[in-house]
Amino acid sequence: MKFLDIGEVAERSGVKPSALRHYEAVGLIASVSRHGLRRQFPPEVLLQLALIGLCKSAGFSLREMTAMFGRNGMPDLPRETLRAKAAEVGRRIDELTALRETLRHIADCPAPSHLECPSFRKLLAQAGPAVA
Amino acid sequence: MKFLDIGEVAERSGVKPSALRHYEAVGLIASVSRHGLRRQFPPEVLLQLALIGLCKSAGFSLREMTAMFGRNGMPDLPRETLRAKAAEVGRRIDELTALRETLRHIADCPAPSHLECPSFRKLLAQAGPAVA
DNA sequence: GCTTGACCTCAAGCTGACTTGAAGTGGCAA
DNA sequence: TTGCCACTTCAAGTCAGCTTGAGGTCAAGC
Repeated sequence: MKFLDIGEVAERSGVKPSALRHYEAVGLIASVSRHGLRRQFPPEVLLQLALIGLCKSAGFSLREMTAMFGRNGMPDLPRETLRAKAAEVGRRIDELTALRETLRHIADCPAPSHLECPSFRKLLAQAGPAVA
Repeated sequence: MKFLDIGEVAERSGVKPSALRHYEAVGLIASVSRHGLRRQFPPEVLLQLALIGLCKSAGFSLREMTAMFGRNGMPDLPRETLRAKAAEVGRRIDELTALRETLRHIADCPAPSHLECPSFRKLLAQAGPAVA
């Protein structure tokens, strides 16, 4: 089994060593051993980091991620909860879709004030019921 | 023209007064006048706040939002840049879609270690080329 | 054996986005 | 005209998520 130095993990994942140490400190990833003082990471950590990157972009906190797929690899959470998280991501996808259309609209619509443009308002209204 | 007190804006938008003052301080929204000491917001601010909420969930910083649709209402940015932002949101949508499928997979796949499951890896690989 | 350089720890610092607290203001109803 | 209470300012505090710096370690190559 070939393990990875923190520097190698950093290079391959694009996550800085300081961030990796931080992730380990909060229990989001784990090194399997030490070589001298140096942490040795299993190759799977690269997959985990990819997943962590996705979750970050979905707005999950490190704490939530730790709960979702703890330090050891995988889910600590009941299937129901995971499906709920998936649904949450689904809602965020809908929001972002509305935002993307809104941005395209702003880019294309020649109206002076977008706030008065009906199609603009409609786009925002799609985003959530909280919008007047 | 009927203007809104900060408390009313807060109640209707779900954004706390302190956050609204903060947004005004950084130039993301603007009050039109004062009634005594009290800020008076135009009703459009509710639309702006909806948009701000979307952008937050897309991961844009307040600074970026200020650049995108300044204090006065709308875009300070060339159309090209706005379209680029829309594309950026599009990429994030793709990531989140991959994440949603991944979460569903974790919830459903009975394999003991997801990191070794080929379909799990495939999902992560969809998320970005940075993944091994 | 010595140097080098990539790692280590731990504490402190930083950024973004607010929140909190203390002390003050002023419109409005009684 | 008094008092209430929702507002005001400003400075300081908080939280997440890292980053930085000082000082130390140690495996490997010369």
